[in-house]
Amino acid sequence: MAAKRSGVRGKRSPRRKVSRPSAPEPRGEASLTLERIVATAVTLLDTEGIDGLTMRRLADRLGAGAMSLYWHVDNKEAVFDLALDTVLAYRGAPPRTGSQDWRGDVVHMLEDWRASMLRHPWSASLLPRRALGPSILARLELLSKTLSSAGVAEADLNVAIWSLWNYVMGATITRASFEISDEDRAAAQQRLTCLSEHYPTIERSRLLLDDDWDGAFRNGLDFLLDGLAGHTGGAFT
Amino acid sequence: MAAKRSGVRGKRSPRRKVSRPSAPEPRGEASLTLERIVATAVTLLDTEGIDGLTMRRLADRLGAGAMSLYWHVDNKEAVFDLALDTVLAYRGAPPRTGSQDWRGDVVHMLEDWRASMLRHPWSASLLPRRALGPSILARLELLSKTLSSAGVAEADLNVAIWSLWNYVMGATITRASFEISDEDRAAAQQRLTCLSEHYPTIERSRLLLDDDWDGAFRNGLDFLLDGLAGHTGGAFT
DNA sequence: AATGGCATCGTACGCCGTACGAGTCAAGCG
DNA sequence: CGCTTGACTCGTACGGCGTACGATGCCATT
Repeated sequence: MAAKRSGVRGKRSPRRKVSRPSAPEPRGEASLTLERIVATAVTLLDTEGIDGLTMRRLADRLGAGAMSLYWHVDNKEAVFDLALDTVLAYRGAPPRTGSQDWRGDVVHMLEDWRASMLRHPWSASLLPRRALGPSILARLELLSKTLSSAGVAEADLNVAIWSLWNYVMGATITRASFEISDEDRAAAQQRLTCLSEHYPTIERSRLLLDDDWDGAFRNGLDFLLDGLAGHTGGAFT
Repeated sequence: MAAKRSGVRGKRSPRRKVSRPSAPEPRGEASLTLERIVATAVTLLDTEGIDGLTMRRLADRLGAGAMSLYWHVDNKEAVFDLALDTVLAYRGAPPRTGSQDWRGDVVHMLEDWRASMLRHPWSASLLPRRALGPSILARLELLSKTLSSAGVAEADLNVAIWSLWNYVMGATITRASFEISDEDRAAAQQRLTCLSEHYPTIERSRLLLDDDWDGAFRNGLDFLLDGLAGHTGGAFT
């Protein structure tokens, strides 16, 4: 009923790849590893897009038979989960605990989050269907720790976290969807101006044509932080 | 190269279903229509989820052969596009143009948007991979018209729209992903408390366990609007 | 030399999207 | 009236997918 967690193998027995005591990797081709599988899956997703990831293709790139993957992984879903979690892991240093620049820390963490996802646009389309993985939880934990030690009251913490979270997610997914869809700027513009009679305000504001996405992201984030600061009584100033 | 727009048929010739002048629908079973196809696709998605929609299954429910669908529709992608756009259409009345309650209007529009999507959680997982359809554009147009006549300066309009948009999208997608993933609250709680040693702050704040999603959405939205009001010099008060 | 578990893989099954072309039927026209 | 034409339906088939199943190789231990 409930989905199996982690999915790195549970079907029959053997927890995982026991380290062979002697003669570690003498093979001509490197042997199949969960790490290799996930890494290859990520580059395959990067280059071929989300539909380009196939168990057979993935195995080919690894120089293995398709069914060999299933020793290390429960099913294709698990490959997606692992690739997503890998890509979403936070690799930076956590903000210094004594930092006075809470707001800068938060902005940095959220911009890093967005950048990590935009480096792999397929992650945006994978995210909506999955439960929270460890990388996401770790980032949420970091965020809430930072906010908490910035003086946000316990009662406001959840709303603050969810607000920031939602904003980042929405901005990133929207941005990534432009990255993914294969129509180029010219086609989009043509389509827009063709239909601009129906959408005059959008057309006039050039909403979809300007492309300072990073700046817009930062500006909106600042507004949200301003609003939060106003309510929580002056943290983040 | 560029994806075909609309996808309701373009392969060979005939624009669409010409209305037969006489003897309109004498068949025992109703004949195949784009409207019927899309409506059935939506209920199929609602009941079976995103993987439950299959051209063969869809045709079955319509009492037709699988290949008959392709007369009305370019391919499966087009079915998804049409179902999504149907579900995302705004059916309410536009806010009265003379309204003094801009902020209330905006909140109402965005809550309606969120509700429309949550009624069909699959829409959240479909959205990240598609370009902007007419329903989305119409909602963006409505939003920007409202903001514009609320006195938001032209220069701030885009950032305001994107901020609100991103927030709503993120909140909705996040919420829908909880709806979609098949693990129930008990499993989630168990998983969380099992790992709570790694995520103490999250655990303490009960971030994922409280479930006043609607209230949290509204609160965060208010913060964002506060921040926007502060910058745009007092609209939305 | 025999055993037993880890790891790999070939084959096969059922399902998918859809290309192709044949079939049906009514309207239009000589 | 017979014929053509075009709108619409669908049966068959093809290549590709995820993966269940069981055979096989390999190595450490006994």
